[in-house]
Amino acid sequence: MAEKELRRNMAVLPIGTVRKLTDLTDRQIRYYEAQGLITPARTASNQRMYSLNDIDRLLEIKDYLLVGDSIANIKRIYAKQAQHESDNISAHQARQALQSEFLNLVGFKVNQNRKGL
DNA sequence: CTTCTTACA
DNA sequence: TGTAAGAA
Repeated sequence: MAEKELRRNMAVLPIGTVRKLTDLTDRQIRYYEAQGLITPARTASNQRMYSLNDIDRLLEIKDYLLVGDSIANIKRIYAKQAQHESDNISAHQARQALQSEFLNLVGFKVNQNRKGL
């Protein structure tokens, strides 16, 4: 389930492809980046490389703009979204820590004493 | 040929 | 946002 996200985040598309896929101009795509709405990767030759998630975000941005939302507003939306993301990660880490403690308490040895299985 | 940056009659 | 110029 995490491998799929990893692939979605792989930057493999040049701006030309993104332009065709989103119907946005290069100018707009670069402008939104300048505004911090997207952060495409860069190749060794400084070429921007976009991921499938970048495409989705650009399409989303286009919709927000169409409905009349401002760049500043969209920026805040993604800022809070990132906040919730990190909150979820913390919750996940907390759960793992608790499970780890639990296993030790009960006496299980993960990755140890596997011969009996 | 495609993309990058910078600048503006 | 568009577009031109020069470099990469």
